[in-house]
Amino acid sequence: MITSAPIELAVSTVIFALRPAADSSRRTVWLPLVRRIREPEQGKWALPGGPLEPDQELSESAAFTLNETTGLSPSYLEQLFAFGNVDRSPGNRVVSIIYWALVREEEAAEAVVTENVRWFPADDLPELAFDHAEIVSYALGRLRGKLEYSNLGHAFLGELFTLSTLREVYEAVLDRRIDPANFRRQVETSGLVRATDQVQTGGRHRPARLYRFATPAASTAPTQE
Amino acid sequence: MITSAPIELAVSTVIFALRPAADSSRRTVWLPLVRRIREPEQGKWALPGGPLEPDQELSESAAFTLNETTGLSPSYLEQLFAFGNVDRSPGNRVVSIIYWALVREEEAAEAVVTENVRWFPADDLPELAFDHAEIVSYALGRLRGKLEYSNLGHAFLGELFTLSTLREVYEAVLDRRIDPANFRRQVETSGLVRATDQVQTGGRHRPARLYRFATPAASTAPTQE
DNA sequence: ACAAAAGTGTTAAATTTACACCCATGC
DNA sequence: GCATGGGTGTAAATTTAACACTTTTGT
Repeated sequence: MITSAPIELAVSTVIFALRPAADSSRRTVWLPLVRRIREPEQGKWALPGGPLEPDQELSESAAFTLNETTGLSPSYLEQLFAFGNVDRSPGNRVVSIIYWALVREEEAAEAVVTENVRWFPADDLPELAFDHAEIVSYALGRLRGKLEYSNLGHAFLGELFTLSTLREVYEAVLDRRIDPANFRRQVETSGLVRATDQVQTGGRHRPARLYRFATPAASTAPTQE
Repeated sequence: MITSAPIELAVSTVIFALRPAADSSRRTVWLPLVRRIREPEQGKWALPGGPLEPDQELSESAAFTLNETTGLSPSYLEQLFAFGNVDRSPGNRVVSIIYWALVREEEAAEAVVTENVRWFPADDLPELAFDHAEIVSYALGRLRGKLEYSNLGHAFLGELFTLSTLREVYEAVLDRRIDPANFRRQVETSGLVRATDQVQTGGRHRPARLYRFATPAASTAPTQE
């Protein structure tokens, strides 16, 4: 048997943010991609990532690439899956450990758009390199699934938020309308959020009470599940 | 910066089977462990596994080790998580991709018990090497979680089975009693199983109708979720 | 006053849970 | 006959879902 090249180990990240849809109606799920500047698959769009350094934690590697790509820190970061099919990349054998992350939109992000980094709506992606389309699809499923039984919404929101805002997050991610009255009751019953004594004025309507999450944040590792 | 040893990539598997409890009352979850015969952690029990070969699929590697350890083929095999903390193994950096598997008990298995391979009840494990205790705990959680929304029970049963047998699988995995009448209705409503026109006689009671799963089996990859 | 979103109330439908009770077989 | 698990019936409790209605602000 011939000694072959060692297996390469890479870490890539699916980064989600909420942004106004193209028709600026309401917010939808977007993600940043980088254009490949070398073979294989040169010119195609791909998930941001890179090789794992020997002294770097897996999640560190994911967070590093994320910051490099978007200038942001993840407000949520979790491992998704290890993709390692022998034929997934022409040439060397590459095993990619994929993370998925959520970031708060705020403002800054816009600046980082360059020739080779661009944000796309999750439901309207270009052709992707390697098996990255499959990966994104899987990550979206995980995002939707996890939203329903965790305080994942936290990652898209600030410290304080109204129940309307929280509902908009759910509607964006799940891509369907939710009854405001029932949503309110479900969230209140769940114990995930706590009402504050503050309200948000400024709309041409009754001020909305502000809430905060009862628990600090969601996790990154299998430890707490 | 000094060039350091390449990161090692290993695949290990948490293998679950149902076996009669020590007091032979009813079935519970068991798993096989191998004793480490070299440093580090020599003498401790660990999950079966080994390094990934360059031309070997991840799931192949897992299935191979599984067969080597138990003489069985997995009836279910799915990737669990990639554990890769820098300090999880003294010495080299090792990233382990962990699979979890279910096997049907049947008979054969007994033979494979050797000095360095032994089955343990999942709720009464010895001290494990590395972070394997955490891994097993996570795998158990996944097994329980997944049982409720998939035809995972298939993996523990043969082609035909009675609803009582299926219920015993659920009771063993979830470790709680389930009302037979309600279980029957839930399973029938779910569409996961289909009644056959055969019954199983032999008990000192009314014969039980035999069922089969409506869908062939559960998956291995993220593709279908 | 009016529009609009915040927030409450009410009811029907669907699902879950508990448990009584009949059925068909082996002994 | 009788014990045993197979299988059906029934009703209360809980959860989900749909939607009418009241409240409070900005203009």
